[in-house]
Amino acid sequence: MIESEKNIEKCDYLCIHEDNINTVKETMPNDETLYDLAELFKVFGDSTRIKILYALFEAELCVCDISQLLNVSQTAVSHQLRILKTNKLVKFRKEGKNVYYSLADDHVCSIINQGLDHINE
Amino acid sequence: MIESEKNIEKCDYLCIHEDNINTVKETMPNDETLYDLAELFKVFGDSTRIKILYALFEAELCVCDISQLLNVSQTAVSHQLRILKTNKLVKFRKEGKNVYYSLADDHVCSIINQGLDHINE
DNA sequence: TTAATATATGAACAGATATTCATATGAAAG
DNA sequence: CTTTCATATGAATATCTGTTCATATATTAA
Repeated sequence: MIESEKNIEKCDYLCIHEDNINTVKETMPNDETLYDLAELFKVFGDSTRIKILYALFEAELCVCDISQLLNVSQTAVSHQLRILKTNKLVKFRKEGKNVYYSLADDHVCSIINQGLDHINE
Repeated sequence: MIESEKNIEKCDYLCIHEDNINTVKETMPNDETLYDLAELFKVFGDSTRIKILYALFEAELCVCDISQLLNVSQTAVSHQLRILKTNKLVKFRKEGKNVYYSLADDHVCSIINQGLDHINE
């Protein structure tokens, strides 16, 4: 028996609260859902992306607008927009040479606003 | 003049939508707030931490409980709890050798539930 | 006091990630 | 059709992050 197993076994007998654990196990979403959830929040967890999303609260913007507004290179903005697109947080429409991005739906606003509430307390 | 500056200047004259940019600039929170916001979401953006938080939806749990429940080493759980503590997402109380953790406030639930809503659409 | 146990913490390492650079694509203008 | 411009993308790099390992701390029991 390796050391780590020994520790877990000790713990089993002495400090585990079985009732609590079983209750929680029953109500927790499955691993995949929680993984996806973490992936979603990871997308919000970068200041460039948050700035892009917040910028799109007010208006539809093209890549160049965003780049200048945030003072971030066009390339970096494009890369981040791709991530936002992949995660269905923004949508876009093409018009000539420009591509206009906007928020995909209201969830984006509400998630960000919830976060702001937490910060401003 | 270096290449990148030339590009920005071209862009200034040709594709920037001044009105949109000004509107957005007025309503955007300051950089520090947006940075903090990203930091907050970064904390939610890890599956181990999300699992810990979700586990605490149902019940107060000690480190050992969490470790067994999630099948993650005690050390890893401790490290992640520290991050959650630092960001005021969990609180704790000591009782003998055990330390019991629970959610710091309702924001945590609502942020996570908002995220779940987005995923399940 | 000493041993056992629950939790915490620092250092190290491996894997992930954001930006930059160079370049490609695609649309409009000349 | 060639040039210009807006955007996209792949590769490279530097930084960040999560886990593990070893060990420290603190509490209880013997």
